[in-house]
Amino acid sequence: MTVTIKDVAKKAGVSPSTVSRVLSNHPRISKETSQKVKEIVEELGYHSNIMARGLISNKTYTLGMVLPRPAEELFQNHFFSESIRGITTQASRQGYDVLMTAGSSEQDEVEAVTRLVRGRRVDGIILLQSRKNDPIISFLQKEAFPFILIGHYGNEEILCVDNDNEQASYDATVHLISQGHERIGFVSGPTNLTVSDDRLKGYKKALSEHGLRMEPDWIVEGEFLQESGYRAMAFFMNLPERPTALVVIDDIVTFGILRGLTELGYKVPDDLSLVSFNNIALSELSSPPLSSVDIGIYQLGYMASQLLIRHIDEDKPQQLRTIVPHKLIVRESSVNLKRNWS
Amino acid sequence: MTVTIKDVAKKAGVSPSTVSRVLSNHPRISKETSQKVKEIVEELGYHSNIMARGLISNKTYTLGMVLPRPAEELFQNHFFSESIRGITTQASRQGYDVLMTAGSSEQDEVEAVTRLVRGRRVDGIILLQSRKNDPIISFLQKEAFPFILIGHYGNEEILCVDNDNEQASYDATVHLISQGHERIGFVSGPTNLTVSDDRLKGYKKALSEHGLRMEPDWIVEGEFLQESGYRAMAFFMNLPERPTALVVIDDIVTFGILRGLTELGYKVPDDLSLVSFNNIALSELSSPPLSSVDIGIYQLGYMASQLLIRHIDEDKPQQLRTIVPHKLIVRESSVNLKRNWS
DNA sequence: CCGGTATGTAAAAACGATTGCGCATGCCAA
DNA sequence: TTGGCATGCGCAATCGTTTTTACATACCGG
Repeated sequence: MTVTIKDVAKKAGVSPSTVSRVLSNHPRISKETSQKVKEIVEELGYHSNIMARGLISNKTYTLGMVLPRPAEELFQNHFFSESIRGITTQASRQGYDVLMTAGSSEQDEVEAVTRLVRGRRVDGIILLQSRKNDPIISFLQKEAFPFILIGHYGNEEILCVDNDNEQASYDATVHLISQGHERIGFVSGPTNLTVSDDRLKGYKKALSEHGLRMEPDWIVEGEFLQESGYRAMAFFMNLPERPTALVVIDDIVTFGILRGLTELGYKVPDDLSLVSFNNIALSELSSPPLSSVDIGIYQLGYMASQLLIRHIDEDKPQQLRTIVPHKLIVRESSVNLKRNWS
Repeated sequence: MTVTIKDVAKKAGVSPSTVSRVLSNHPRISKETSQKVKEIVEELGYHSNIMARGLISNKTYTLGMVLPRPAEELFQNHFFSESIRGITTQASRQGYDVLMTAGSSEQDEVEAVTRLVRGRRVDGIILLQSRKNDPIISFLQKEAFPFILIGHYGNEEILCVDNDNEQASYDATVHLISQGHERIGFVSGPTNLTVSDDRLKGYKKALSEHGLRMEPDWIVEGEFLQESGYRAMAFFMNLPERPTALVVIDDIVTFGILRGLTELGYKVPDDLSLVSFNNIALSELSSPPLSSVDIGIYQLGYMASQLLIRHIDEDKPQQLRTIVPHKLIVRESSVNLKRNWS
C-alpha cells in the first residue's frame, strides 16, 4: 500500500540501509548512488515512517500541550490563540510539530500528560498556565521530563518564560498615580494563578512607595470574564468612598466594567480611569480605547517553544528563567484630561 | 531506562504476548494472570509505547491540522481558538490527540501535509478554511487520505461540515429589510474564501426576492480586519446616495466600521444599521451591541472532529455534508427605532 | 481409555526504519 | 607482490509492540 524504504531500495537496486544512509547524508555514499536513490525517492514520493524512525531514535519531534479547560480558558481566548501561534510557528521552523490534548478535569489532565510522557509520544511539554500546586508540574519534575512553563512556579527551579508581572503592574499603577489619582483599586483574577499574585504585588508596591492608601475594600477578585468586571464595577460604584481609578487584571474584564459604567451613565476616564493587561486587538477599538499593558503573548509562546527545543536537544539549559518585556500602551481610558489641562 | 512490556512480563513471570493480551482484554486470559499483570502494570507505571504500537497497527490516534498562516488568520482569532477547542475536546473524548503544524507559505503547507500523510503521522486531517483551488485538498483527494473540511469546496464530493452561509446571509439581509431598509450594502471578505461567495449570494437573493435595488457600488471586498471595516465605512459614507444598512462578513470588520462612524459623529443604528457574522463575545459589549449571526463555531469544530474520526474508523461516511445551524442574534446595531415607533 | 475440543500461554514473525560491523574492491607505498 | 587503508555498500540486529501459530494441559463424551 504505502511506499516503504524497501520499495525504494528494490527499485534503485540497492539495500534499504543504503537508502537510509542517502537520506541522512551519510558520508560514505557515492555521488552516483546518492543521486539515483534521491531520484527514486522523489519519483515514488517516499517519506520515512515516523513511527519506525521514532521507535529507534526515541525521538518524536513533537511538543505536547494540554489545552486549558473551558472553564479556565473561556476568557483567555486571545492569550490562548496568540501563544499557540507563537509556539507552533517557532516549533515548525525547527522541525517540530505540536500535539494538543485535552482533559475534562485536573485528574484527566494528569492522565493525559502521563500518557504522553510514558508512551514517549512527545519530546517535551509546554504548560500554558502557571497554577499553584499544579500536579502536572510535580509529575514532570519527578519524571525528569523536559518541559517549560509559561509563567513561573513559586521559586522552584524550573525552565520557564514569563513576564515581569510585578513590574508590569507596578508600571500600570504608577501611571495612574502620575495622572493624579490617589484612590486606586485593583481587580484581580483567579487566586490559583500566580499571575494574579504577581500583579497584586506590583500594585501594592506602587501604592506603598508613593505613600498612598491601601484599602482592602478596593481589591476584588474575579474570573477572567466580562461578568466579573461588571460585578466589580457595581461593587466599586456603590462604595461610599470609591476609587477614581482601577488596575484590572485583563482587558476582557475591563470590557465588562466599561459596559456597566456606560449603562449607568458614568464616563471613562472622568468618573473612573482604567488600565488593564494583555492589550488585545479590541482594546484599541472600544470607546474609549483602553490603556493596556502589552505583555507580548506571541513572543511568550515563541520563546517557550524555542527554549524547550533547545533544552531537549542540548540537555542543559544555561538559564532557567526568561523574561519577555512588557510595554504600557496608554490610551484614553486612563488619560486624566482635567489634570493635563491644569 | 523506560519501562517496556518485557519488564512487565519478566516481573509477572509471563511472556510479553500475555501482557499485551491482558491490556487489550483478550478473552482467552485467565482471571488470575490478568489480575496479576494488571497489578504489575500499575506498579511499574507502564504505558505502551505509542510508536511501537503504531508501527504495527498503522494507527496513530492523532488528527492533523494546519495552522492558518498569520496573514490569513490574524483576524480570525476567535474562529481559530473556538474551533480548535471544539476539535480537541471532542477528539480527546474519543481517545484522539490533535497535531498542529504550520507552514509559512502555501508551498510549505502542502509539504507539511505531505509529511504528515506519507509519514503516517496522523490518521486524518482537519482543514479549518475552505479556500478555492486549495492544493492541499487536491493532494488529499489524490491520496485518498481521510480528511474533513470546515466549509465546503464547490460541489466536490468531500466530507465537510459547514454552515448554510447563504441562508444565514439571507436571514441577516431580510432582517434589515424588515426594519424598513431599502438601500442595503454588503462588506465581503477575501475573495478566495468560499464563505465570502456564499454570503454574498444570500444577500443578493434577499434583495432580489424583495425587489430591492442591487447597486454594484454597495458591495465592497476586504480582509477580515478592522482596517477593512474602517475603509469600507469611509467609502460608503462618501457616496452621494449611500446605503442605510450594511451586512458585514465578520464582527471584527464591523468593529472597524463602528469606530469610524463614532469618530465622524455618526450614530448606529440611526445613520447606519449593521448586522454581521460570528457573534463573538465582544459583539455584545460594544456600543451599541452588535447584531450578529451566531454560526456555532465550537460546534463546527466539534462535529468536524467527530465526523472525521467516524470516517477513519468506519470507512464509509453515510453523509458527506453536515450543516451546523446558525442563529441571528438581534441587538441594537440593527434595530430601527424610528420604524418601531411608527 | 482415547480422540476431540477448550483453554491458557509461549515462541516467533511481523511492522519500517537505523546502524554497527564486516566484506569486498581499489589504490598506494613499501 | 603484499600489507594497509580508504571507500562503498549489504547483512543482521535492534527498537517495543501486536498477532499468528503452535504447544501444552485439562476436560468431556463415547
